[in-house]
Amino acid sequence: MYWTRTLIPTMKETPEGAEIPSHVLMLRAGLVSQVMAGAYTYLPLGFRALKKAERIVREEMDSAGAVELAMPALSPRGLWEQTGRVAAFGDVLIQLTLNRPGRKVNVVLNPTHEEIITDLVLRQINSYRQMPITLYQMTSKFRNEERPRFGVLRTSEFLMKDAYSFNASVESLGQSYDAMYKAYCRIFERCGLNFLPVEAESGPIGGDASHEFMIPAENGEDSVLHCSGCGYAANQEKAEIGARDAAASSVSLDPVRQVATPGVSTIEQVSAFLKCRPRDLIKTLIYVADGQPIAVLLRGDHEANDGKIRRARKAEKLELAPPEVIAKVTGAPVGFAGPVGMKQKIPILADREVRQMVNAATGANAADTHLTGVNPGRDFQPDLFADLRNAIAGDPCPRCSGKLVLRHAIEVGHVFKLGTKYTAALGAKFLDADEQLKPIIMGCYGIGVNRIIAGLIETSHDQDGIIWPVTLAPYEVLIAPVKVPDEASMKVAGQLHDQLTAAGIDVLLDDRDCRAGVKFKDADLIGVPLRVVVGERGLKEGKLEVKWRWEKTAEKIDLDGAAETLADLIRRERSDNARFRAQCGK
RNA sequence: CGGGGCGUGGCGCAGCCUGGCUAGCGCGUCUGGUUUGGGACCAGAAAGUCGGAGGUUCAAAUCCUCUCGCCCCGACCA
Repeated sequence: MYWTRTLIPTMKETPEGAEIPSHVLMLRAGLVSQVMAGAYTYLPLGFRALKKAERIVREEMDSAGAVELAMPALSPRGLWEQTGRVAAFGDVLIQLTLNRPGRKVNVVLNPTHEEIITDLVLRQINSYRQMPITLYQMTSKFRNEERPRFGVLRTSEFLMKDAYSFNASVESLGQSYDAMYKAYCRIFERCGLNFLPVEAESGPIGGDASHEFMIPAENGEDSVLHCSGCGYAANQEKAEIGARDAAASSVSLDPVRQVATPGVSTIEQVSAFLKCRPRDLIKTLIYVADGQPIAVLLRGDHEANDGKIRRARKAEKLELAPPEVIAKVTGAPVGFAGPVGMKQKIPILADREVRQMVNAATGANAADTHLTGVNPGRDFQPDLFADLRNAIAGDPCPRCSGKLVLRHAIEVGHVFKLGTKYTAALGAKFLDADEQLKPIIMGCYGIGVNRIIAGLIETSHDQDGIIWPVTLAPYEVLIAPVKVPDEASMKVAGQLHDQLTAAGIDVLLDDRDCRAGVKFKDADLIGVPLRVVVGERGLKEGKLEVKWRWEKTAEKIDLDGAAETLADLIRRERSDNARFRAQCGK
């Protein structure tokens, strides 16, 4: 491709509104153009990169035995009502009403395709002999994100590879799951991404039933906890916390005192008022678990983890109690609950760390009043001590003696053992070898293809621009003739372009008649991995100047056989990104 | 939904507080010339509903009201 024949609108200045590196660079390098909040046009360069990622995903899915199909963006709303997901998605689900002659049809723009594929499978699969099978597609998904942001990282429409496995047994599901997990690792490796698989909140199957594939990045929206000692990694929701030794306290216990705290109810207000740290307070949250109110105690600076509380209580449904329930249970308005002297006797669950608190402050179960000098064991006795909070940086690793480190990350993939949630709701059953009718067991596996691109840029760039690995680069080789009006240079550049193209290499020839500096700046900005300079100096000696984007200096290669030399370099790099990984610390 | 910021040729911005000639500047674009290995220089040119609507005023980019849109933080996130 010749530069002047395509559309590569590079920009010197950062467009207003773009803040994170991937967004800034995708705009400046002319990869995308914004249409509205959460919707982007992929310009030729961005489109090519996206296609490269798509191709890698497709190749690895195919070789893992998955079979590609394509489902529509529209589906009938009724399908989503059957699984209860119209309510579950809420405003995120984009609903449309179509006018047909004499009637209206309610449809949704699919945010994912579990319902649609299950509806297909219930009609097409009815025997254990047809399974296992994994079906996948790469199509646009639509979600009305409340707040699209960070360029293409969170948009209302995005390209997702979604795969669904259908299995006759839990063991078979495990095998399908493992195959996808391994395929995902290969995909992200081939993309040159520095990725981290982390344990995620698991569904009905339990165990290690869900993993997210994360790209550690400063600007990532997700938080993961990682132990460098043993490699344990989990997202913040899921992360377990290692048990801490109960350090014997030598502090003498104060008597309980009542303190008037008029209008002071939040942790910040109370700690400021009592001149103590938030961690010296016992936070008392009232939940309703399966219809029964319970109290949950946490150290003031910790955050409750609803999943952990639900599991500790073995509850199906858990939500924070409404104010009227709190008033009834504690005898005080919201903000003054405490474990001592509650009006009603309800189960008390305490985070393990509450056990070690000494002379803590809590609400007094009376308006505008707190207690100080409260000690667990002496003043109240929880029914259960358990890990009930979100892990934070510095918490003990649950697997070894190390400590957890908090890292921000971009989620690019998610594998999940769904079980029978959708097949049961939609009635997708099969006849097993024992002649029993059973619900099909399902797994789902997603990759955000746009996020592969944005995530790569977010973690692979320098001051001058993007640094692509050959495997994702929109063009693998950039030929830059220093002087376009010089016939000899252009002839060499043109021939090289044609030979490389014929050899199956993606080449871009910068035929703009501008100064070399402009070309070099743009070459760095768009990040093409291998740059070939055709200049009068080199041509005199029969040489071309070649430079990898991530190297500081250029090398010279012979003009004779240059196309073969370059094609060979690219082919080798395509197979393993070896040079890219060596230079970019991956 | 709460808080904050912004909207002026294709891009980045100044002007607004304190209303007043023909709305400026840099980049980019076009023409001509001189240049030519890390974002050249000279001369000239085209290109603007000052986001939109209403209002105040002799006069509005500027003041007031409403509205649309974009960005950031928070809440939310199958």
